[in-house]
Amino acid sequence: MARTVPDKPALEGIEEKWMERWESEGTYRFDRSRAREQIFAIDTPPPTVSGSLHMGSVFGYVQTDAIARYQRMKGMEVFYPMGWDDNGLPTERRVQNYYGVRCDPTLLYDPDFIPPTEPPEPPMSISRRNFIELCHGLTAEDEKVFEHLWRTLGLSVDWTQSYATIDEHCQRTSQKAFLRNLRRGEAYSQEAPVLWDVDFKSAVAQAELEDRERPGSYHRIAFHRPSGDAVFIETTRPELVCACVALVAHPDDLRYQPLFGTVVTSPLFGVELPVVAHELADPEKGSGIAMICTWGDTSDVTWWRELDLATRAVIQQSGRLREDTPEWIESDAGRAAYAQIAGLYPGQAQRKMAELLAESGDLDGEPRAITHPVKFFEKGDRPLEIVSSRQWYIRNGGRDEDLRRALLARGGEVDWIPDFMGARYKHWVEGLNGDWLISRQRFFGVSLPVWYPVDDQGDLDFENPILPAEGALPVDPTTDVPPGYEESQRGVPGGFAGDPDVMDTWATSSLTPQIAGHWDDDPDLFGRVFPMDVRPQGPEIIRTWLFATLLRSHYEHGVPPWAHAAINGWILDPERKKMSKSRGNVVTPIPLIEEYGAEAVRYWACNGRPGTDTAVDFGVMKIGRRLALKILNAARFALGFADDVDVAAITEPLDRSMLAALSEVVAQSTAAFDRYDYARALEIAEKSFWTWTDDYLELVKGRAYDGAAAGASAHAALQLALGTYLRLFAPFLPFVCEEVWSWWREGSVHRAPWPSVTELEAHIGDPAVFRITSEVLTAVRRAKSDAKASMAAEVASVTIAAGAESLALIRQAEADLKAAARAVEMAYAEGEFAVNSVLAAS
RNA sequence: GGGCGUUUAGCUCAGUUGGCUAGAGCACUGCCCUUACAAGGCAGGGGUCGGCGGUUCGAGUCCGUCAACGCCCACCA
Repeated sequence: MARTVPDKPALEGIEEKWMERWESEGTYRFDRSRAREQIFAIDTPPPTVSGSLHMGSVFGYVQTDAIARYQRMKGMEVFYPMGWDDNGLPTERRVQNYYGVRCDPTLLYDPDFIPPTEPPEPPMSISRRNFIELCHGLTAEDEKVFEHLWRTLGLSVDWTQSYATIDEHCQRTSQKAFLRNLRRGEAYSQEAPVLWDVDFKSAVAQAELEDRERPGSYHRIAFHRPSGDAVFIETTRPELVCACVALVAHPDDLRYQPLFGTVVTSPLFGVELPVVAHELADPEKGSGIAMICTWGDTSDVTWWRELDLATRAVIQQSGRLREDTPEWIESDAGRAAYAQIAGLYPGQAQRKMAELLAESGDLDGEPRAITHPVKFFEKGDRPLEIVSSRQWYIRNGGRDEDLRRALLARGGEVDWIPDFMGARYKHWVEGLNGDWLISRQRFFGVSLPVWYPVDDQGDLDFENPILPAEGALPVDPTTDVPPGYEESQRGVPGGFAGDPDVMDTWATSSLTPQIAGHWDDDPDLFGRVFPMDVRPQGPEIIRTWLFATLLRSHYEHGVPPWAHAAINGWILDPERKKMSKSRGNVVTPIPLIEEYGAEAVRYWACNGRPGTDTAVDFGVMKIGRRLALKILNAARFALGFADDVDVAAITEPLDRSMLAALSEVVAQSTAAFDRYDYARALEIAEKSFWTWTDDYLELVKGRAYDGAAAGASAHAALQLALGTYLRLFAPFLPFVCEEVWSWWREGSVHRAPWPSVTELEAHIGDPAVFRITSEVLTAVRRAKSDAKASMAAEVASVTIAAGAESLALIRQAEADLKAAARAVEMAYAEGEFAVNSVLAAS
């Protein structure tokens, strides 16, 4: 093939050029005709498209792409789909803010609705269907932005294999898997206390909680014994005295043992309460005796459940205390007291209660300010409350030791990269304290595919849900009618009611292997890609996405969903601080790509070791850019000679020595890649490449220009080495490697075979020749540098002292050494290694 | 309170199964327009590998312990 080596090679424009070429030529198109053993399947994380783009998004994806490219060159057919996680709360919230709208499911659909140009204040209420249409529209736009970023970064994704977690295929898969869980008894619904976000008016799951330090105050409050004696408790939630169901102390606590089994009355409300014992009560905390309310925190729930206490809930789903006076408050004084806090938010009620208790003399001293951790929904702004409601759950081992052990064993079947990440999974599973709550009282999500019969009294029969046939999926029970019913029977006695809830986004994204592999509608494909080879992802979603995926696969297929789980590190800002929107230190990738180029950003990402936290580092990006430029320029030199070179011409010892060193690099880089250590593979290739350009190219320059038979050896060796380096770098710097490859090779470097020791073995010699010759060259350069002379300065004589063996090696490259050193004469002496250079008089 | 990780030059990081005189880039110093590359190249200075103790012929690398930082978990009245 004729060569087309540009005079002034440049990086500018090559990203656009190859991005388009790869798409039009289908370079990364998946060939489904290959057998499972020849396929490398990646369970790509679907990014939350309504989230912000930041360097964390880039980091892991580029690392995965390097692995994908390596596997492809190794001859594997790479199944590399891309999904978008667009369903769920983040999208709803973005739509609410973007358009200034709120979903009101009681409103009717307006087919002519056009969103306001400016977000109105207060927000406009729109129907569920209109709201969902806005969600679809906006996520479609967001997905384009992400796709463009991925393409610009050169991800070798097969774009024909994309999905969005809200699309019909995902809905069908998600509902089908749920129905199977339900039929096997792995999913169930239950009325129970749940952690509730009062702003989003939805239940949240254990995995979505986070603690935040909040100010609070201890109130020391008197409860009263029949004798009139006071029993003091301390609480941060005096507003829940009205919801108190018992006092509790530790069974061994001598101070309170006499009280166990007796009754006390609550202050203000005069409600009679038992005093009970439970080892969870901490004698060291507060006064050592606590009030149990339904429910102020999760320990209340534990006590309530384990001690079988009464239910006296006062906090409603709105977050306010109930308006009517609870039936258990019977005294007139108590009813009058409650009237003063009815309908208030907890904070307001707390202040009022402090006043009332102070007036009645039941508050001992002033409230004492403290800071304490409070549970929040990770995306929420107000503390979670605990309310009773009916929700759907999937059993996850949190309440079942056998299942927990089985899931731990499944996790043990996965190869964790790096291996300590396996401990994070293990600890999460060991720490689960309840089943997985999957229902959400939201709108933009996959519907729970169930209806309930309505009995003659108009009550719903939750125990006997009506289920759709799998062939009818996806269904929306709020608009679709169950088999055997008519729309007119919706919500009437003797009819049916659709479940209004949607599933949590993880309930769908936990099925990404099944979704991408088309478990639902293409068993042939699924059989070729499942279980997948690798799940790459961030460490923060081990407890959600990774765990849930493993759980669903365990239930449905009885195997782990992938052989390897490759967990990337956390991304920190340039000051090594955690990036977050609130700190305003989020670094976005687009400007960096524009400034340094995609290859430079890729280089930075590939320098982050597996599982190691990595700071955004512009210096590293600059090095990446320089490496890419170096490849261009070195290639221009290496290809600047004869078109037709024959590898049989590689006869010079120095050339064969260089190739021997390169062969070792190939072996090491391959070994590193095989253990998913892409960063090491890059480092090894890079170190070798700089030696190649700095020393080898300089040593053979004279011979290469000379053009004699020895020149042909250099020409062929240069090209053989260049072709090898391009393939070693192709997983990291796909654009520049493809560009150079195209100068003199057919096809894409990304479909070229990964370099092997075998292909070089006929051309290698003693690696020591190149090594020691480089040392001598460095010594001569040092002499010139010390003499403040130009590297082009002539050297009258170079005297080399070394062992006899070394001298023999150096002599094999004497002509090259003399040319590179500009040495007139070269002399040798046996002895300790030393190089004495005498510069010619200028 | 429990667990995991990190701690190596001023900065950002490498150092595979213990064998080095401890490496790279940035920054710093000096030199060089040498026909691949001056948004480059060559050469150089700079570290008691967090502290203490141990195993070993030999430890940045293994063991113990302490400390600092980060992350995760915890029943936070």
